[in-house]
Amino acid sequence: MKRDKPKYKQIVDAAVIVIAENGYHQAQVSKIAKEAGVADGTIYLYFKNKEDILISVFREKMAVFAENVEVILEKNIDTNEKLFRLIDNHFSLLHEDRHLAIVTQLELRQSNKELRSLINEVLKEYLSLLDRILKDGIKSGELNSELDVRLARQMVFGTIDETITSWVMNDQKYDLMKLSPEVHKLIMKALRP
Amino acid sequence: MKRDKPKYKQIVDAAVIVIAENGYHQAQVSKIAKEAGVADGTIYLYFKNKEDILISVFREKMAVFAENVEVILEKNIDTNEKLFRLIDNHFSLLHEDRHLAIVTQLELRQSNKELRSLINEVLKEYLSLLDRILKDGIKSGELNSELDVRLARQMVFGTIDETITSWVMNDQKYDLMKLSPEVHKLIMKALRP
Amino acid sequence: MKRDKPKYKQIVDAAVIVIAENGYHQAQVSKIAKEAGVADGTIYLYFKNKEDILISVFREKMAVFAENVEVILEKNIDTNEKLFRLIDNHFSLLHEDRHLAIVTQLELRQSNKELRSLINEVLKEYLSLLDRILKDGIKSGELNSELDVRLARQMVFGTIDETITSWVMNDQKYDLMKLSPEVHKLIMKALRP
Amino acid sequence: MKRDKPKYKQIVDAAVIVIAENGYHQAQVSKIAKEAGVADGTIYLYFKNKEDILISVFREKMAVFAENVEVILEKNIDTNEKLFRLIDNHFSLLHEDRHLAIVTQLELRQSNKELRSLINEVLKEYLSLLDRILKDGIKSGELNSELDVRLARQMVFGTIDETITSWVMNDQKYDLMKLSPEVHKLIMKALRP
DNA sequence: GATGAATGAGCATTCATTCAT
DNA sequence: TATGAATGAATGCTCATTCAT
Repeated sequence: MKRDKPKYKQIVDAAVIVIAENGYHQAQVSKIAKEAGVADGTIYLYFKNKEDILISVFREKMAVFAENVEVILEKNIDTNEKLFRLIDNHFSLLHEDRHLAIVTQLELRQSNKELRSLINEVLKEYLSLLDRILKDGIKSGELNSELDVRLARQMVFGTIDETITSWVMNDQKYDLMKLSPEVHKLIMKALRP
Repeated sequence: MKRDKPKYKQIVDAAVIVIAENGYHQAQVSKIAKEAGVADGTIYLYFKNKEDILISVFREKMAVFAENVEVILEKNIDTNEKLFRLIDNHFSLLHEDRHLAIVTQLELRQSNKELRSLINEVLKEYLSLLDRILKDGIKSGELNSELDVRLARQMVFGTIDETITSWVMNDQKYDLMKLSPEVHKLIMKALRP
Repeated sequence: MKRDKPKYKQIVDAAVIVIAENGYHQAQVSKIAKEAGVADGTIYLYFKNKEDILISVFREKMAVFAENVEVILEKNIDTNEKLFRLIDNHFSLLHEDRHLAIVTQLELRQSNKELRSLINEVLKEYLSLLDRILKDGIKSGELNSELDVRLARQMVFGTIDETITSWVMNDQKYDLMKLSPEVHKLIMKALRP
Repeated sequence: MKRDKPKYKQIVDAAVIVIAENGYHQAQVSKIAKEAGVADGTIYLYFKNKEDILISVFREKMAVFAENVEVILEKNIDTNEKLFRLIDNHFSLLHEDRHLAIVTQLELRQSNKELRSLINEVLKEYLSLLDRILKDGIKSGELNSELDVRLARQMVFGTIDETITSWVMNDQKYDLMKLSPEVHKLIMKALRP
């Protein structure tokens, strides 16, 4: 509801900043409101409750990941290139928004089972796009025909996720973007026929 | 301190059970005390605070993982076999203790930054053993000489971790042990020269 | 102020419905506004604040009770008949408006001391008419000359009130109107010389 | 639970004072705790929640009313005397505890439907004792055989209640105890054969 | 060593009221 | 007149930790 209004975006963006800077458990609604420049009560004109803010953060931000991958899927390029762009896109989006990287890799994982279950719903859409790339690649012979798709997807996502989490936990000290070709190479080696 | 006394172990084991059955946020100190059969105050004779209980859980349990891998390292077997045994050991220990699997893959990740940072300290010992296997394998020519060890380790651990987390989130419905040969095969394909 | 404008009545009537259907503590200004078909802010063009709405509800509705009793007082009938008509009128008005019965007997009593004190001001007018009937009856010898008027009035009103409250709390299951002759008989027995 | 411990009584007594002096809606848990000389959290060792404190206040205090009436019932005295003692006891207990009088006659009536429904459960016990006196009196011929017991009870209780409420709302200015013989006389006149 | 009663800081949410349009 | 988006004060309850016994 009211997701188009500017205040909706203001609050979502404020939430990312507050969570990144204070941690999940210190991200009080009043802090988010202050960061967004609105009154506490205004939050509740746009969100049902605090959990609704957090799931919205994830939904709004992950939407960009998925949208980009959808564009990649439609491009007339080979599987090798698609996987590179998916990895590069994933790295790039989090590299460009350091706050968001902290939130997705560390803070939002502290949420309770219900919230994480909602987050997983959102994540599934993204993972199913990855599955499509893998299935297409197997079909066309670009990837190993003996691959278990679920397992392959867990390797791709697990590697990406672990790489980014390590980068975040090392205070984003090194250049994440430089890693994408190597990560891609390693992954392709595992998946190739 | 006092880590040998039977009550220390009682409390650690009780913590695993209580966290697995109630979730991280519903694992109150009083519940752990009750499960351990001691008074609330007794907990504080053996642990500095609640965080100390949780990090102890991780330390005590991960010790078994590392001990097993140390044994593997000393065996006169090739890198391929070492990696298989590491993966199989990791899967096996969590397959055999469903409570522990829930705690390490889901619940303990809800803890705050400080606790997770302590957990990572413990994890590092385990990961450095993995690093040793990888380095030895590169040296002996069994693994690809161009490998970035950190990246390779992130792929191995990320894939293992993501696979187990998926299994736990699917309520441990399927047989995790059956996956270790396939996971091993996929990983070896990526690492081989 | 502005008590003649149609919206004033609209809002008062809406308040009775909203309070009866939702209870005193769930009768938010916004609900009353919605029921009345006006904007929240419009309420404040006709009423000083929320309390002013509630006291107005009582004032407007009790006015009918008092008007009817004034007509009864002017009639050329004996005290016995006057008291019967007062009781019967009281029962009848609440019997015919189930929402109003709930509001006066249950919901409005949950208001705070200040509001109830204002409500008592309104009630006093009604009770002074009852006092007049009693005084006239004593003077003419129809009622016991030793009666303490205040006490007699408390008995009459207390009995009426308790009877109606019981009826409302029993979900208005039985026929309230059938009780008025009996209540009248009992009261007259106490008041007669 | 723990109703015998001194702190239970301390808190109940503190609640009566705080509600009487501040009003129902201004009787915060923290105020009650302060008045009782305990920490806020201690309240919750003895009571489930705030509502539980309030219903306990009513239950504990009304118990005395009922106990006294039970003693009266067993005495070898006529119905006339029993009713006098019931009325006198009711007046007396509230006359002696001005705080309690304010709480029962004014403040507790502002509570919500659920609480009042619980209060009514407690009240029913008291009213059933009154019913017993009335039934016995009818049986023995001391009271009018044509009486409807429910109606008679509503008159007795309604008159008592209205008399005390008036006294409280007039700031307990006059001597309530002086009214009991008169109230008794008036009620008996109505009930006698 | 062991107990468990007592402590008290900390926070999401509601809703009467305002005021720019 | 009429609107309705925005405001912000106010509070019950939990639970890690302490300490007298």
